Amino acid sequence: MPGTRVDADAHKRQRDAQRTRSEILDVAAREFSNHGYAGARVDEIAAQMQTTKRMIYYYFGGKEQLYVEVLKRAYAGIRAAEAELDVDGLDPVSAIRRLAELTFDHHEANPDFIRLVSIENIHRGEHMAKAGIFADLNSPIRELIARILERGQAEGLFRRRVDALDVHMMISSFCVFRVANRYTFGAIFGRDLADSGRREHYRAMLSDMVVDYLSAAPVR
Amino acid sequence: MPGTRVDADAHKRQRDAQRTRSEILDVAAREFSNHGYAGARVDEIAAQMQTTKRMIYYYFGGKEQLYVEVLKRAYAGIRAAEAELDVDGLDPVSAIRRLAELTFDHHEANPDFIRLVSIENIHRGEHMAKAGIFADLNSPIRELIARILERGQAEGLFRRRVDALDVHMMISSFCVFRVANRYTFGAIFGRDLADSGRREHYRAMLSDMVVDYLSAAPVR
Amino acid sequence: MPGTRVDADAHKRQRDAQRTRSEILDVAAREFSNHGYAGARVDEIAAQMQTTKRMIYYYFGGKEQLYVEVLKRAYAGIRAAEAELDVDGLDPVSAIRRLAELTFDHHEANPDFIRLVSIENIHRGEHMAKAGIFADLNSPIRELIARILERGQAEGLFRRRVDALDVHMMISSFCVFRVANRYTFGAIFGRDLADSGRREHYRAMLSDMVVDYLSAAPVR
Amino acid sequence: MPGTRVDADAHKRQRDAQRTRSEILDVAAREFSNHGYAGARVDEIAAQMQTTKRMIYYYFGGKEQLYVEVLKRAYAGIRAAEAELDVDGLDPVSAIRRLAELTFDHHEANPDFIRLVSIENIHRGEHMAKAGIFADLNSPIRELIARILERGQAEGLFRRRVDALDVHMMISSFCVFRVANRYTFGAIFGRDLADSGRREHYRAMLSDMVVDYLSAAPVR
DNA sequence: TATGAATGAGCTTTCATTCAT
DNA sequence: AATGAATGAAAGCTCATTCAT
Repeated sequence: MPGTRVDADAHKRQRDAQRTRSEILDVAAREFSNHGYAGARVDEIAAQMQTTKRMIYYYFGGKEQLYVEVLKRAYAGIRAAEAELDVDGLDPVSAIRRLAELTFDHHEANPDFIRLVSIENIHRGEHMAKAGIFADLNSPIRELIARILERGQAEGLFRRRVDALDVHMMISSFCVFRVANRYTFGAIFGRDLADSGRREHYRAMLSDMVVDYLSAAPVR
Repeated sequence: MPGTRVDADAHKRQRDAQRTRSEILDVAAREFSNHGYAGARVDEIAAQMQTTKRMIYYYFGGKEQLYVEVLKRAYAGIRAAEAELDVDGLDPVSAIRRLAELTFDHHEANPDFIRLVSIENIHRGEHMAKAGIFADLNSPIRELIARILERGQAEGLFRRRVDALDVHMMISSFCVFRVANRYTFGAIFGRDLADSGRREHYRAMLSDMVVDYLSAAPVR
Repeated sequence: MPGTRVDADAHKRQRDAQRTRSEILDVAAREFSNHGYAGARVDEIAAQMQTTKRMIYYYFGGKEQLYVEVLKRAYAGIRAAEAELDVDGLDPVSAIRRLAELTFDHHEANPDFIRLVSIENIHRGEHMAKAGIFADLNSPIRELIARILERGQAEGLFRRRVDALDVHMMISSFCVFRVANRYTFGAIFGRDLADSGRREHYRAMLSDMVVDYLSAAPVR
Repeated sequence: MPGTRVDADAHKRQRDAQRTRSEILDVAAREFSNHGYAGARVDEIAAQMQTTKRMIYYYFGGKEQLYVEVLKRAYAGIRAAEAELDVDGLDPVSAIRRLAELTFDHHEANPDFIRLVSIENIHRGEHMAKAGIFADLNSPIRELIARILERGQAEGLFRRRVDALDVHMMISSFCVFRVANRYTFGAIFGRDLADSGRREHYRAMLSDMVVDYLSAAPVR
């Protein structure tokens, strides 16, 4: 049937286009991550593919839109990782540790994402606004942490009353710093924070840090 | 005496040159901090001064050398701040709090420095080598923390055996994240970490966090 | 009968094609008129329609051919307007006035045509040859004017012996300038020649101008 | 004296720059005039000189600013021509003829100017606004015409009461049309309005036209 | 020591057009 | 007959840098 044939072709073409788009995003993520927004070269992204530079404009419209798409996808990645987290069966302390470890592992595995976030902060988040990445005041991760904290407080394990977002910030700052600032830290103190031999040490340290803080009696 | 006259002129000229150099560094620090290395514009730096763009090349040789000098001076600043820290008269817990607060305050007061550090990490620290900012394995801050920890452990206050650099990293990660990542964090969660109304909260939280961690008994 | 069916379909298809063609020409006329030949965008023409850009190439072959067709149709329009003019029942002076007014009104109503003519003149008329718009030495309008002049001269009303084409040029220059040059004239002298409040004034002025010229005794 | 030497050099350099600027304007005027704003190529302008394209941006900032400067200079030219006109010693009729002839001659000699004006009108005068070529409500030419008309009316030569700007428009429309629309007019009617053999004819016709109009008794 | 003028190289982007069915 | 996807070529423009004194 010709109709079916045409449909099949159209479908195949669209899938190819989708894959090309996705490949461009992969390469672009690396390029932006490595050189920053201004330092990234559209030419270079094209050169690292079989497509021409022209296609980048065809698919994305321009350098900025491409960057915004890269950013969007990067955030979608961590959101997906967080969504998979299931701590309902765990006791509060283990749940917190699990959460911290997930964040730690995700950041460990995605240094490009961390770099992109740094870059976006250099630009004061101006592209996130354009990207329509709006505040998600009741984000899943926040809710998740809030539930763990409630349980922990109810069970008398977490004696310090702590805000869920502050816990998230505490975890993130540690994980982000280790990856994002490894170069300057290494240059100054001669210690590579992201060295694989130190991974378990820092992974445990993070959990301890959070649990200790939550568990401690607020003296003042 | 003519000789003296010439000397005076030469001296004055040199002082002017020194001031011009310093002014260029001020403006350049702001420009690099705001737009990243590649995004910074030599033209823009010149436009924000009374000197012409030509002078930047005259004094520094090029964009990269200028950036390196900016970086050098930024690190010299925090080193100076740390050098002023005197905690010998304080008990270990107060000493740690004082250290954490000093770092917190310095980062709060110098967001441009934080941004420069982020930028340098984006570039994998490649310019720090050129800047001659080498690893100082026995850095003053490390020694300082080590002494506090020793005293705290000796007095039985710090039950957890923690490495001095890890404490420094713990403090830095919190302080840096709050300033460096405020834009993306704010965009996603609708909370401005660097809002002045939240400063005291985070300042106290940091100290508590560190003290709790150091004080806790290492369960496992 | 299947044959009839096919014929009907073919007919319908052809009529649709004709309408699509015509729509493209409408949009293209506006686009070329507004931005000039080089400034017109094939993309923009397509965007202002339901058909895709590809159709423009399908129907017309290219940007230049499209422009040529637009030009052709524009000239066909004024030729049609002139063909409708009937001044046989009028006295020579009234006939001339009627002619002047018709030209005035047509130009007033079709600024896009005037603009297209300006554009074509910018390009030194190179597309008119391609459009097959050749000189018609005995054009209807010329003949019409010639007849009016003859009658006027015979009746002693038009004392000046004037060439028909020169009368046409005299009328056209006034009508065209008022519409075509309104922007620069307005910018310099602060008067909008095409303001509706001034229309009657200029309409009368044109007729007076022509009649005065034709009626005057050639002194030298 | 070194000081003098430096000054001389600086002066020479500046004069060279001025000449380069002026040459660019010459070439650009031709390019814009020939191809319109969008059709003009910055590359082409550069290619027609010993300077590189880069210099055009150095001197003028961009294509649009260059175009605006071209336009400014073109208008300065006709303003200068008008300023030289001296009709105080002439009787009103001769004065009007002289004025008409001056306009005629200037347009005849500067077809590029006419073309630029056409182009600017295609763009609805948007660049004149940016250029700050504002309305000169009491322009010298308007005043000049007004004075001639007053004298002519006082002497009973000009029986028709006509507005000075309308006279200017009447003259301009004729002169402009002859030059600007010669190509389309020629293509349609087979007569080259700007043919040198017809120059005197049209030059006289214009004057007659204007004088006849001013002299005629307004019947209605 | 100090500097205004100039510039090569390369950047992002646009545009009319054709490919492939 | 009809069309969505793709693209080569070139456009305007920018940037760090050097020339020439």
